[in-house]
Amino acid sequence: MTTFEADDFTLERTAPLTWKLEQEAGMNVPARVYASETLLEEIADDLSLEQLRNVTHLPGIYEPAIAMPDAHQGYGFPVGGVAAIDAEDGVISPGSIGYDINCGVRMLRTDLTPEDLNGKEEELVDALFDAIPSGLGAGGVVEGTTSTIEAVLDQGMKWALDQGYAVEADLDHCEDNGFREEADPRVVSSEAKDRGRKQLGSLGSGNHFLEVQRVEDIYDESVASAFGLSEDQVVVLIHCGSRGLGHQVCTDYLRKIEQEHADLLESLPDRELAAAPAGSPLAEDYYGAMNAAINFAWVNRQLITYQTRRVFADVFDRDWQDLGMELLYDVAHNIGKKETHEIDGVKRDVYVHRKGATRAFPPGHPEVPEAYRAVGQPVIIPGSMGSGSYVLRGGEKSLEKSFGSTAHGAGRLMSRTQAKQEFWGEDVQDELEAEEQIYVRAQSGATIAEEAPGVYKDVDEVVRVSQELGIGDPVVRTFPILNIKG
DNA sequence: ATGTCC
Repeated sequence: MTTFEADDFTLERTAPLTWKLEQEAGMNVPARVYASETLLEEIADDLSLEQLRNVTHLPGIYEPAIAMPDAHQGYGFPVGGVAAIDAEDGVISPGSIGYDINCGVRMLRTDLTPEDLNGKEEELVDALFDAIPSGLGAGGVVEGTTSTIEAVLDQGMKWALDQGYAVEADLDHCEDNGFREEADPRVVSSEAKDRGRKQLGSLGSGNHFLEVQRVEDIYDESVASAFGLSEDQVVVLIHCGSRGLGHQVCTDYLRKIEQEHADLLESLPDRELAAAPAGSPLAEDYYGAMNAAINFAWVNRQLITYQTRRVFADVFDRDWQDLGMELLYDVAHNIGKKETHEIDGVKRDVYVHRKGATRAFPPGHPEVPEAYRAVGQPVIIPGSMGSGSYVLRGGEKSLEKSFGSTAHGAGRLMSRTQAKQEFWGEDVQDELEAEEQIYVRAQSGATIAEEAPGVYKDVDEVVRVSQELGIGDPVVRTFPILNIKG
């Protein structure tokens, strides 16, 4: 039996790339880490394992609490974590979904090749940077009224379709069709709505970005073809979330839950895991508000898509349909959802908390869009600015091993503070341009330093783990051409 | 992640 010893933890390797943290006093279930030894060492380097162990204390959690190969510490609950908790007898925990509700990624196809961009990279990166608000306090593509925001929260991408910012196919190619019916705008505070009103169509800051990339490697020709991807194709990756609105929803409900369910909080090892009992009024209200924030984030990414299509049409003097700029798929990385999973042979309704984890439904799953159903759900895993990204398809084993989930990115190796001590933004930017011909535009040099390629784990290794476990199989790998960020 | 503190 192979064991892994960290400061306060002993994990046993129970299967390849699978590490078990035994159930001890206070834990309701064992925990599991999916990682290679190298990645596990990196994961053990911050508070991830402690946070993972804490998660097992949540009432109603099913075995196991999971950390993905890209896990790193987060607010209470590791980023790169999955917890399935009984939707009747368990709890819902905002910190286990995250502050940036429906932070996620989408990929747009194009019919362009890198040669078509030759010599136009700087024009394109500047035009995108100009057209898409990024950074803190930059405004949005549209400024709405309160009733605009309420329609967005209520209808998600259906609002974008009605307003002419989206086409039907955009909705078809979005997780949950870009719309959560359980959304309830009435339980979103006016403060949250007011923040969202000015940020509708904005990238934000931190690790959020828009990147134009080329498809570099193909691992599965037939799935790639089903996804409409081929070698040397130019694609666009958009990574952002629900901005201040989602953040405010999380803040509002954490405060309310801490007060209203103080007794439950007392029984938990970390107050950042504050949770509302399933079925309680606060659990219902939070679920309605979280779903509304999820809808907001989809519209946010759609408005950025709308602007991206306009910029490409302008730069290449062809309309976006002619450029083949269809939405490949849009996946959420930070969400909670009531799903039915077969657990120990019994179908259970659970709140699946995915925080820095991607839904990865296998071939044949009814929730995979028809166009992709035979091959599995597209899963988009962004790497760092310098390392490219992956498109995967949901793996055959994802339902059995990870509640239908896989990793979401490279995962940080160090804190933002540490990153700024190790890197200087302008140097990183100059190096990427000189050595890799990657053109980066950012509102702040500090953000580039915080997001330097060296700040991240090895995305290739993360994807290799996902593939070997059978929870998500690589289809193509992309490489950056240009990147805009906050 | 985030009008990086109520």
